[in-house]
Amino acid sequence: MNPAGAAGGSPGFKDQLEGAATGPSLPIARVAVDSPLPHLDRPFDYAVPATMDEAAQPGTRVRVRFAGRLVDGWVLDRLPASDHDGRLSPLAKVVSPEPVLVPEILGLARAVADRWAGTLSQVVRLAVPPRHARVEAEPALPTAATPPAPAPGSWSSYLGGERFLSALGAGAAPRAVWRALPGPRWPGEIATAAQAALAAELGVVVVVPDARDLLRVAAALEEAIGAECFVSLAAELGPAERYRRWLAVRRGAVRCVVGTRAAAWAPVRDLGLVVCWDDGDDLHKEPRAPYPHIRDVLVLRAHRAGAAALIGGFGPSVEAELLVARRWAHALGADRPTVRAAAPRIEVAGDDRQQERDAAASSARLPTLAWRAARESLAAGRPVLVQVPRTGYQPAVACSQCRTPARCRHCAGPLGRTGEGSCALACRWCGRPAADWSCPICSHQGLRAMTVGSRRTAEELGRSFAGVTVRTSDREGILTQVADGPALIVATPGAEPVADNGYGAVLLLDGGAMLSRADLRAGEETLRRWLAAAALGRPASAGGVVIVMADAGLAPVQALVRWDPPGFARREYAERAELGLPPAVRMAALDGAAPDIAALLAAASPLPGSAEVLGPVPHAGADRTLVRVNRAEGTDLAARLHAGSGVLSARKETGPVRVELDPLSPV
DNA sequence: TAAAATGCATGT
DNA sequence: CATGCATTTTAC
Repeated sequence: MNPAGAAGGSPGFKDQLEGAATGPSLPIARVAVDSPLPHLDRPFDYAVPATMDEAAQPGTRVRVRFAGRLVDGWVLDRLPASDHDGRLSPLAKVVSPEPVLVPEILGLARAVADRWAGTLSQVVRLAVPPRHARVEAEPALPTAATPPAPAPGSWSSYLGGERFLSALGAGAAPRAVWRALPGPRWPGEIATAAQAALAAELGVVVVVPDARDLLRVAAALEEAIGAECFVSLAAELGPAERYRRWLAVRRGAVRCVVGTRAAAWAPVRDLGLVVCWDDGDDLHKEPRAPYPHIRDVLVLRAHRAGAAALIGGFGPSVEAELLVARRWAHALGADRPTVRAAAPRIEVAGDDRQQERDAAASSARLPTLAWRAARESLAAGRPVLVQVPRTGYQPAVACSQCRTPARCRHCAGPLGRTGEGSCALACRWCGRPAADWSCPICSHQGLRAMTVGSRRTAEELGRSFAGVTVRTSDREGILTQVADGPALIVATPGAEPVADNGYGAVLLLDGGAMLSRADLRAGEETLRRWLAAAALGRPASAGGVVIVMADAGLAPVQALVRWDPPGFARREYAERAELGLPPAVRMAALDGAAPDIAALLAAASPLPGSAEVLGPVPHAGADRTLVRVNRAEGTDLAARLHAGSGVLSARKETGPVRVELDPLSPV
């Protein structure tokens, strides 16, 4: 049925002799086998039969006989000789001569595997899409033309913005943590930066968190450089179209890619610029092992390739701020008057704690300030955006007087009430009981579990504006854009539609619920969501106003009011450094059965000198242990854990332990 | 999942 | 202490 396959499957000794006689200069193929077992995460050498000499180039997919069965693999390299002293098996088959694992991506994949304690094959699966044979046989797409250098446009509003663009255009590699001005200009600004790199004959990779942002950037790119000069890579394209576009990039027909997570790995030629938009969005965290964060992948890629980097958002994530602090990148933003002119006016309502705590009460009695702002906007014919937290936040425990989140005295992990109905207060990281807690800020001893937000709250709110159109945008039904005109748009974070002429008012409801999540990143994440919603409001000069319902004394509220996200990120970083929390330290989360975790730690020892083992504590139906090391020893920790899981998987005695470095929320 | 390595009972 | 057979380990 498949004569080629049959011949390739059993080439026999004669073929090998012939191969040696006709003299391929590199008769050995170094192969990575596609196996998730950590102890097989190393190259294996195979003899290249003469018939495959031409096709089995580095980067191609192959099939090899491995431990008796046929498995998939990748040719990493061709060598004149092997250092393996046993007998070599021949390659069974070259699946396709297309060299899909290009050297730059192979090196990046290895580096990512090493940093996140994963295997090469796990990372290659993230990086290289599945083959589609029919698409591969299609004629090549036409090569896109090089666009002319762009005009700076709104980049002139940023201090050093034109300098950044001209450096890109000169083929240099500037690296910036970019604070975008509020408003809808950022997709165009990304397109301009991409155009500058393309004009210098360099490749560009742009990664955005979701499909809606992808549409916005794609529209801006189409306007700037034309549809034929870039491809967009999205999950919902389907395997054939996805592989078609990816191949056009691999073959050099197109040198600019925009997409969600997977686009970070696109094999563009002569990479000159990587862009990560809104790197604080947790959609950038890869959900498949070894769970790398796309911001970090892009940073690593830019660093290795000597490419420029643009890490942007309305505010820097704490991790991005660290890139500035460590001088890897410089801060790129506008001066204060420019920022203030572009942002709406921000006001705080809901300082009344009793009212704010009770979600039902706050919906029934919207603070007068918020109610009036909405009324005025509607009267002026402008839509109003109402942001409400999603339901289902983990209740955290905080001081009932000043609402400082309760933290463990020993490891600074968050406190919680573990077990069903149990009142035992304990640390969610190290498990130590914390019965005698008192607030470090106000010395108060009372604790309360914070309430959760509710979408119903916002729907009730709509009723108090009789006669006004109320539309909702959330996960179930997402709106992309709304026309100008009086309407109430109730949206959950991340689902806010853009208004054609900006919102007259933006109401940020129930900040307390978002801020009191049992999550290290609650403050940072709340500010990020507020900024994203507030950036959709009209500038203050055009009457735009934002009303935030939260305690005015809280740091994220202050940062929003002053529109100073970098200040918040710096302060947040300093605080985490003090407490020994990421990203000031590096952490690994080990999930599984407690004895298996203990076995892994034993097999991984000696751990780096600074390692601290916290736990195990119950977590999501299993046990979780955290390992914390200083940043310098992060790679070492990953290597030890990888080696340890290799030992265990070879022994086959223990159950699986999930290893995740830099977990988003270590709780 | 095929071959090699190891374990182990058995008969001398 | 060879030998044959079963089980475990390795993996090119």
